[in-house]
Order: sequence, then structure tokens, then C-alpha cells
Amino acid sequence: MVVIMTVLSRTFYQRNTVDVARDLLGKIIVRKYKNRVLTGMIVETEAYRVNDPACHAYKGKTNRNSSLFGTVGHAYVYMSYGIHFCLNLVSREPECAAGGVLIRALEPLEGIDIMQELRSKDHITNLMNGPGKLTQAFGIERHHDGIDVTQDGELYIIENPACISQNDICASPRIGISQGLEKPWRFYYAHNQYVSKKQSIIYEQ
DNA sequence: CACCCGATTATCT
DNA sequence: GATAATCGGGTGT
Repeated sequence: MVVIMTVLSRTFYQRNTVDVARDLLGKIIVRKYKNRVLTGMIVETEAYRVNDPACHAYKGKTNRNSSLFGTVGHAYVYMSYGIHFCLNLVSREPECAAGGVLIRALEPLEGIDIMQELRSKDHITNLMNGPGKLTQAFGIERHHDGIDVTQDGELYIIENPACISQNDICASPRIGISQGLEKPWRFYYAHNQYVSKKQSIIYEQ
């Protein structure tokens, strides 16, 4: 059997960051790690736009956040709390200076044994249910900052051949920020066991 | 070069 | 549910 893998094109990322964040739900991230293939389905995202105080690009371009200002369809990887890395996908409309989608949680699909090794954890619901956890399970580090995710390589995103229900996508305020709480720019699958946190405030889509 | 703090997680009780 | 751990980047002296 031949599995047709459609890699998400650069134009997919060249749209309003909030729309991209919602549309990334259900897509599959492919990570090639030491001759193994690790995959997971995106179940939780957050949008960060440049004119938004919660966005790293809000105060302008620096060495750390320069990827957010670069070509769409590339990764922005940064270190958080000095402990772990977070993965963003650079996406925005052409007239916008910077923006990206934070990947907050994945449902593990292939290569679960490797993820368990990298995390030193075994339970499947504790492998990728958090932005710092999924980068650890995928072996993603700072040197992946700026990598192109629109072509076959170490890290890229593909369409999901399975039919995913668009009906139970929910939105909520983003997690772990102090400004911009009024914007419902976190998207996740309701009742999915792999999302990072339960939230009391839920907006139906 | 010192200081501050964060798009978090693990490990308690 | 509360809290400690942890450190690189940003800012200002």
C-alpha cells in the first residue's frame, strides 16, 4: 500500500495567523529522528500576532525572535523558563510583519517507543500534552530554529488522510500569558485526552 | 555585568 | 492546587 503524503504548502501559512492556528488542528507533524520516523496529530494550538502584547515579536525584532519575522512555513524554536523548548510555525498574511502558531499538544501516532525514551515517561497521555513536552518527545532543540517545514526533511507538516471532525473544535484564551487574555486564540479538540489543560472557559466554534 | 522574569513542568501534599 | 526548579535573553547600569 502506498501512502500519499501531501506536505502542507507555503501558501497554507501565508494567511491570517488565527486562521492558520485553527486549520492546523488535525494535521500531522513528521519528525525524522536518527533513522526513525516520529509522527503526531496536532490537537492544540495558539496564535500569536505581532500587534499583540503576548507575542514575542511585539517589541520588535531581536536575535532571539528573528524567525518570527522570516519567511512563513519555517519553524520558530525558543527556550522557555530556561528548561525546555517550544515549537512555533511562522505564519501570517503578507502585509503583516511577524506572527506564528505555537504548537501546544499532539496526539502521538508513530514512534511512541522513541518518545517514551526521550521523555523518560511511558504513559501515552503524558508524552506530548504540553508545548515543552512535545519538543522533548520529538528531540527538537534550539538548532531547529528557522528550519523549513514545507519540504521533506527533519521536520515538516502533512495533511491528515483520516477524516477529522471539525465540529468539536473549541477556542479559549491562551495559556500562561498576562496580556491579551481577551483574545480567544487558543484552539483545541474538545474532550481530547491529549490537550494540555482543561479550561473552564470554552467558546464553541 | 547584574538583575528580572517567562507562550512551563515535575513533584510534592 | 501549590510550589520549587531552572537559565537564557532582554534591559539597563
